[in-house]
Amino acid sequence: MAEPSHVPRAVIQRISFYLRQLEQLRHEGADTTSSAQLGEAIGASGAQVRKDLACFGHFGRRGVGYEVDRLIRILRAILAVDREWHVAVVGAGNIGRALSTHRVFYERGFRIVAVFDNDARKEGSACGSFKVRPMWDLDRAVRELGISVGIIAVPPHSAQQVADQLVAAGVRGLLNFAPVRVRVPDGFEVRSVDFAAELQQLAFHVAHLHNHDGPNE
Amino acid sequence: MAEPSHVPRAVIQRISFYLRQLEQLRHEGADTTSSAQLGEAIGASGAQVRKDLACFGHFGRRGVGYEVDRLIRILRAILAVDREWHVAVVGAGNIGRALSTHRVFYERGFRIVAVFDNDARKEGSACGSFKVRPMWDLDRAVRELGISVGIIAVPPHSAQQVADQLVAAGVRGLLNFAPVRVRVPDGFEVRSVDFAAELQQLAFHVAHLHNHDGPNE
DNA sequence: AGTTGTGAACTGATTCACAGCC
DNA sequence: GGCTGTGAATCAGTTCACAACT
Repeated sequence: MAEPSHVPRAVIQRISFYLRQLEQLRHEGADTTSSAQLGEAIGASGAQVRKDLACFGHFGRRGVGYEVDRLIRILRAILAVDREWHVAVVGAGNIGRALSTHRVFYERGFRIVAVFDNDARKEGSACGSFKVRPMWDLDRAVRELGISVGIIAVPPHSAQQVADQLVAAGVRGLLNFAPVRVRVPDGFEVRSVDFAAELQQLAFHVAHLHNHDGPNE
Repeated sequence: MAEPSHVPRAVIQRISFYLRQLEQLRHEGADTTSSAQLGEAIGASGAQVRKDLACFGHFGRRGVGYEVDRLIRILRAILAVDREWHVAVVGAGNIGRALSTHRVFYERGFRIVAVFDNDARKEGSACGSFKVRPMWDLDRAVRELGISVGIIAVPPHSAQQVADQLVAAGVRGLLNFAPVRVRVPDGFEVRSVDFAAELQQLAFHVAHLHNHDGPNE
């Protein structure tokens, strides 16, 4: 697999969408596809698709297009989702619980193998098919279960602390659902999902942009 | 309020983060702040902050900085979160339920006023403080409750259909949690949050990027 | 002295256009 | 004829550097 010397973030995001679309196409029985078709499905141009793929190699046949199965295998390898990732969820509140039982993760190769919470009342209670573990068990669990990704689903004021604990335990990638910026040392990676920020951005666009037919403004 | 003739999406995203940080600063008792401080907190440069704000007007005082309270009011007006938005959640599964009871929305001016599901078994059951409503009640509820934002928390295969129903009912902005691209007509707005895609992108970065101290690669 | 506001320079990403191959 | 792969051109977004102001 060609080394990703430097690949823009936006490319990786789209690669992930291409993969989703390819799986859909395979489900529909397609053997082959084109950059134009693939782009159309995710809202990008054919040229964009080809440029994105060109970051990693030459996967198509001129005049023909891309073989769906092969491209799926290739993109899975690029995204490193051709293996199982063991994931810990920290925070057994509403979001933590919802994520713990979320099928989509399982289908894409992410196995949630442990749920943690430092609220003693929740400890030992069921969360999906798991018993909630106390935070002091984190280090051992990460080691023994081979956890390399952590999901932060705790209130904002303890998110950074939880991130620090995960990093200390050796978890390399964090997905943060708390509405704060979480910092991690070099060699670790965080991505954040901020529901409220998404809604605020939506509010802006709805309020200001393209007032299609309303009589006002 | 200066009209946002054309404002990049990235600017809006950051404005939303600035607002969050300003509220934190106010909570800590700060009266005034600087572009450098604000930028540092969200991982951007001072120049970036000033350029972003300059899209909308002149809000600072040279040599002094920005008045926290005033800037909060201004940014709230820009993002259009200086009013109450009435929100419907469609899908009373794990995610729908978690979102319906999510405090952060309430704190930021988004009021979830109805939860829908077309599964008859769920109809009438409690979801937070709401009774789940059947989908055929959507039009009336949107009208009577003044709903202008919809959250799609249904399985991927019915997401587009739900989006169409929401649009038909007059809901202008959609926040989609299903892992598919949802299309809406001009004059409507969708944003998508895709957990699995986030994890895939995380996997890529963890697997390929900066291997900080491991002996391999 | 300190900090904003902003044109100019730069960097990076997207689109264009077409040669190369099937 | 059709579609990929890619250099060149365009476009957008970010950083720089400094004048303007308190």
